[in-house]
Amino acid sequence: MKNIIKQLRKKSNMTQAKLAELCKASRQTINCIENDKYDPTLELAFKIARALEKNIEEVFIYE
Amino acid sequence: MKNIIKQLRKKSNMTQAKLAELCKASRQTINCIENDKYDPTLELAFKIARALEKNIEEVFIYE
DNA sequence: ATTAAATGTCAAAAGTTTTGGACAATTTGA
DNA sequence: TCAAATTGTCCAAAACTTTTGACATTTAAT
Repeated sequence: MKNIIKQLRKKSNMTQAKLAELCKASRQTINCIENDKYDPTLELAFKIARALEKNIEEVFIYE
Repeated sequence: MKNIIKQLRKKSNMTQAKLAELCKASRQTINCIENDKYDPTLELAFKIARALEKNIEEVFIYE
């Protein structure tokens, strides 16, 4: 699973900490997901997508 | 988190077992997700959506 | 009414994600 | 160049998802 969180986040001038705050997740979690350490739960994927004003499939790429 | 797996699955004339097989998941997992016992991981959500020929956001409704 | 298929459910174990705290490394900009 | 901000990383514990196997209940069809 790939994602373009980092790109979208920078486009929005947002730090990992800020994105984490918006998602009510920890900064470490955002960092791990951004760096493909593991995949988020569906709920967190929704929160991230919403914070970045995108659909899930615009943020996360499966296959 | 809501989902319309059951409706889509029936529309496709698919049993839980068949959907599970397509997703390479267990029947119980599909059953639990259908009945809102817990939310899937993002990866499984993708597999379910693909098996039902939908986007994730057409299958799962967040808020 | 009987059967088979499909669905619902339980419990225990294994696997995965998320967290907090802490600190190192890198980037940014004054 | 220095300090501050940001990012990367480690650990261990908590929380959550998934699996297997088993059995009960419901549904559908004959």
